[in-house]
Amino acid sequence: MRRRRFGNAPAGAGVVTMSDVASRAGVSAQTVSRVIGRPEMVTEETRKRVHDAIRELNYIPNEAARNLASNSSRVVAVIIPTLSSSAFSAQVKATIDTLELRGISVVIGNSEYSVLREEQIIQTLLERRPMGFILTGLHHTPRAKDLLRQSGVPVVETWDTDTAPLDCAAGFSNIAAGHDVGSLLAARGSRRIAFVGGAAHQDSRANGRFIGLAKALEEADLPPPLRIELVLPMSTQDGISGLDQVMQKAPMTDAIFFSADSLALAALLECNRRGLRVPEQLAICGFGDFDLASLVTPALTTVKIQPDVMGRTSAELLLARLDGDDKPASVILQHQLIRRGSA
Amino acid sequence: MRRRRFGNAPAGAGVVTMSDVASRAGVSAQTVSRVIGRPEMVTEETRKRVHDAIRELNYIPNEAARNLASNSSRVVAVIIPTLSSSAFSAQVKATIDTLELRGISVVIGNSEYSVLREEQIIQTLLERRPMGFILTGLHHTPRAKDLLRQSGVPVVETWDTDTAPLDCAAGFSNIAAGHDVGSLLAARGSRRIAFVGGAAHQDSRANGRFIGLAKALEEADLPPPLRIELVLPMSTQDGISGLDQVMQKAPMTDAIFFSADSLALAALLECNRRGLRVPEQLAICGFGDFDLASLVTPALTTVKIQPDVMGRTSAELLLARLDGDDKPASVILQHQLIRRGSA
DNA sequence: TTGTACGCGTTATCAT
DNA sequence: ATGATAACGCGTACAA
Repeated sequence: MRRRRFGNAPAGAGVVTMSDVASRAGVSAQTVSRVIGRPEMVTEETRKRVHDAIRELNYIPNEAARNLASNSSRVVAVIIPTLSSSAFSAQVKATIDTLELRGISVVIGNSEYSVLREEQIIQTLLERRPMGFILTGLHHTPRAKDLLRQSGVPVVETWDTDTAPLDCAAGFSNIAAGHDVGSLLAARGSRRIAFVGGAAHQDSRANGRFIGLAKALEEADLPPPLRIELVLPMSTQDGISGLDQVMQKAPMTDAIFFSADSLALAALLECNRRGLRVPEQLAICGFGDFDLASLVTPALTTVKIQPDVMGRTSAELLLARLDGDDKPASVILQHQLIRRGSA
Repeated sequence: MRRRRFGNAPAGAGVVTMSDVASRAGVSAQTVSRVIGRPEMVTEETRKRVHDAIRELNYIPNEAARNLASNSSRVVAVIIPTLSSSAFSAQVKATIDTLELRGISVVIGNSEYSVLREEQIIQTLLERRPMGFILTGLHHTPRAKDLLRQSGVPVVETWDTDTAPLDCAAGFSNIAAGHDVGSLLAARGSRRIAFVGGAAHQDSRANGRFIGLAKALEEADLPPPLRIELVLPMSTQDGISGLDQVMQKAPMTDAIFFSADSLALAALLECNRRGLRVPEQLAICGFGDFDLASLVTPALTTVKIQPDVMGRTSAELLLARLDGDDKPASVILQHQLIRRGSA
């Protein structure tokens, strides 16, 4: 009863197996496997015969069988808060591009800024026995950490290096970045400063930036920043809502640090529209250095963080671990304060 | 020799198998399988015992074994030109969210706007025996089409409905959208119109928009549009370069249709900076209705296309096919011309 | 360099 | 409602 067909697999898929190729080429299945996996172990002559058979039969290896037999999956799991943010999508793209060179594919999970959803996604993705996880941030549920530890999968955390990673991290210091912004605002003469960003319990990275900002203001003997917390996920329009909330609660505010350029750009454009002069009446600083940041008028002062480098580096760190490096050093990427016209 | 460990799988991963759970619960492996896959076939009593055993042993099913035995993968392959475009990432996010509800994960491929790379990615991803493919556009290499046909995998194509789909499509008419823009520009009195967008051989969707534009201008007895083709992938800054090229080749141009809002926004902001009055001296129309389109001054006239709906719909179409609908009807999503201040 | 034997962990089938 | 048995397609280990 060969050629049994179960499941919802399309007819015709996977019909041709390795042993079909083997018979056709007049070799054993094992030789076919070698031609595919370690061609150098096979004579050029037989290699050619096998390749011909593969082509003639349109053979396509079955990754599931490969995974089961080799106990290794060629899949890496990446969990980010959301794909609808240019920073995260740039990061993921770089990760995909880096891992693709090694024949590894990426499965993405969106946590929607919830550590509980993250935990659930980890559990589900663990069924695919991924070679590793790339997570966002350093904060996870205890159960999520347990799951990861027990499974023994390498983990790389991104976007934050302000506390200890589970395993290793490729990120930057949000506190230092926020501190830089605070120092700049203080130095330029702003005195009543506000912070607009994602809620602390949802976005610990934004929280880090706030902490850094607050510290810098304290060091400059300025009053602590007003903080407006936005519920995630947030839209660009929320930048305007943040601006309004600030102006309502503290009309004397003379500078706002937004935790993302999308918000800052929306607010800046709205100020232009309302005739509120930036930076004279209100200084604005963003975070992320989005494409349009340098093009608006006044150009947006912001912090550049290179999410693509983070995506590539996190993938490389994972590959290093898979290649035997038991404890690769975390990589702290440098952020860069880019001063333009808005602050 | 049980507990053999091969491959690069982390120690401890997958150590607990279904039969371990079975012994612990005092049932057969098959019953454990049923508890996981079709709980309703099992007594509440045994179900509880099995669940307890699962929890006590921290059992995590092995998806590869499941795939091999059931001949079905719970994976859908999505190929897009690039993830670094808010439209594509919004689409992919919606696809992931939709399929996740059915326990299906998504593997992403970036074609970098090359049908050859797309072909190569299709071949690689086919090894995972995906339940279906979601592709961008209707143009693929002959070999890519062969691979898909032979594998028998359902295919949904997105972003274009102007020619016949391989299987079914969830998209919109680029020609109609371009035509709407052309009609608007003609009606508002623009006479020397240019088009700036991705090169035709790389981006057949942008090409469709150009064709529609040209047709509308012809119908309005206007001269054919100047066309500036940008090499993909393009950055936001290329909007400025497109603007410059237009002004150099045809200084009398009084309207530009950009194939993406990112380009249009960059150009519009640059016009503001240069003191070129929009729309009086130069009308600008974008495509995509990005977040900031309504916030710039003047607000950007553009075409709205709802990539998230396309992502969800394409996933639903695929699910319909998997649920037995042999030939689900393609879905033509309506684009919407949004007239604002810039044209 | 190539072939043989076996096991990977699960689901499908069929029997009870 | 539950169990026994046989695949699923491939890689590993070892023999030739």
